Amino acid sequence: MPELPEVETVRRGLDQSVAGGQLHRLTLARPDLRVPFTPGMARRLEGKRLDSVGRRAKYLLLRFDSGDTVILHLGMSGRIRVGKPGKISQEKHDHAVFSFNGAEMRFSDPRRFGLMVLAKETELAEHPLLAGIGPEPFSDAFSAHYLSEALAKRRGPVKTALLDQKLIAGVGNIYACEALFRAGIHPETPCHQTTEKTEIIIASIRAVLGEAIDSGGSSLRDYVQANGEMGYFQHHFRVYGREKKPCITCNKPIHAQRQAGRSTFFCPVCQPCR
DNA sequence: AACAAGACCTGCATGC
DNA sequence: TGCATGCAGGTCTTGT
Repeated sequence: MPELPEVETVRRGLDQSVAGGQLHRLTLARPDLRVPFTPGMARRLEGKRLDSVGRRAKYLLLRFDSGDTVILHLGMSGRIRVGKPGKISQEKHDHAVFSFNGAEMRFSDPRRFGLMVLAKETELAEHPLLAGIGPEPFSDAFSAHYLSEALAKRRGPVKTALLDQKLIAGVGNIYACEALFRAGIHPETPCHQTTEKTEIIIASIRAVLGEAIDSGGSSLRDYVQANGEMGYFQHHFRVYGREKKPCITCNKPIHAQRQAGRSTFFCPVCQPCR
């Protein structure tokens, strides 16, 4: 479900609504997410203040004043809702309820691809979930030089590479398709043939992610912002989910195909091979 | 090392 | 109406 823009939107919502508050209770409805989160871990956090909410790739980082950090991933179907205690509807797949004074935050995830784990702030950088992740797309480290070197080593299709979190953090299926459309690059182009185009690839990724964040993310099935509002970037998709619909640039039909088990959408005219 | 495919789950839309 | 099928924002593991 959520890619970088959705996670970042949720992060901003949480940083405004619950950060700074003291966690007085953490209730676990069912611990069997991808990784178990134990009652002992919950007790360790109770009474602590949530200092800030950060993000790395698609992971939310809930930093507590005790030096503990909850690493939270929304998986495909995860949602976080915040509201006044008792005012948020309970849902079947609510896995964790964070109770603050005056605010309650519920983490639900029907498919349970998401996770919550506890880590020491000082060990975050080396944490197995985070250690191998590539540069954030808006960081200086995500440079034309870096990307050229990385793409030159690969033979596989460029679209699949953009989904690799080791190469770049936070891009998922929707925004990989959208970025390549903006760059005018066919998704099957072998990586090593795109090394001259890294400037436009980077600019396209930043543009689409930035616009999506400004729109509060994309709401398809599950995703809503922490305050319950919908994102609306889905109305700005140029290729994703638009199979057989006219390309907004050339009017020819958008194609769909599978790449590495994921749906890819592109315009064969505006995104020629190479 | 890079890559593809399968596995992990539930819910929903579609078609018979 | 019911049932089977396929698909969905992700990532981890396995095998080539």
